[in-house]
Amino acid sequence: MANKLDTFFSALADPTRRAVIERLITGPAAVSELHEAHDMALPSFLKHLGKLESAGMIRSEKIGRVRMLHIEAAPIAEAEGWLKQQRHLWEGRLDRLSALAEQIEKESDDG
Amino acid sequence: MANKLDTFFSALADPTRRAVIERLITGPAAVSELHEAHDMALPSFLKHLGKLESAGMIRSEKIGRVRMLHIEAAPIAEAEGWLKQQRHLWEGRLDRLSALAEQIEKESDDG
DNA sequence: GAAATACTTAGCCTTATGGCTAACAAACTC
DNA sequence: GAGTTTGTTAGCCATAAGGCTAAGTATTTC
Repeated sequence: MANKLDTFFSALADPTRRAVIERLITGPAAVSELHEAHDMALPSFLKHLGKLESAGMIRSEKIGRVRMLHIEAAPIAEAEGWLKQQRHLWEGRLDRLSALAEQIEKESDDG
Repeated sequence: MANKLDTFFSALADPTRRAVIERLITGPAAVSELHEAHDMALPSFLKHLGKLESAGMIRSEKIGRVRMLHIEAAPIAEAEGWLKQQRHLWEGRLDRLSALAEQIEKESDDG
């Protein structure tokens, strides 16, 4: 996947991974602590963490035998930015359409 | 995929599909018109349109032999909403952390 | 230093994804 | 009504995704 947005959105397209993000928003946590909330084998869960990390959404640091995970806010803002831009373009278009509708109405009153 | 957000984010995780959204933001278009911009066979392209439609992000209407596509804004707002919420929780957490840091600093001045 | 803890790696399985070609169907156009 | 345009359907292929078990490694802990 070439694009950053590809990996961001694809990382968010899974409930397990969104749940991890939602948890990490409240503060750092260890792998095993995060894993407790999810009913799947550890290696499967690690794959999800791997995707979040390679999408740049989390960082990890190994301390002794424990790996601590932290969230990285920038990609969230970036993905949100794309959506916001699309929505603004969309709203702008609606505005132009309604302006056009008004103008047509006015012209038909004049004529 | 059970969740709405799953299908929304997964629909956005592909550059072809984001390009279609970006194009449709500017107004409705026919399948063949949209297809022109993408270097792939029509059936492949139709699969992308199918995903956008089943994610509820676009609507389509067949007029004669031409199928017209329109964008549906609600899902974009919904996905953006999730990201915004996460970002706000995150910023709230940073605020609490810096408040805590200030308090600790103040207490160490007092002590 | 043996045992327990906390990952980590390797490898397998099934289903989904994203691409293709070929053939079909419906609606204009001449 | 023959031909062209514009999808649509069916079916194939390769790779990625998301799950598993089993076995291995590195750190504590007792």
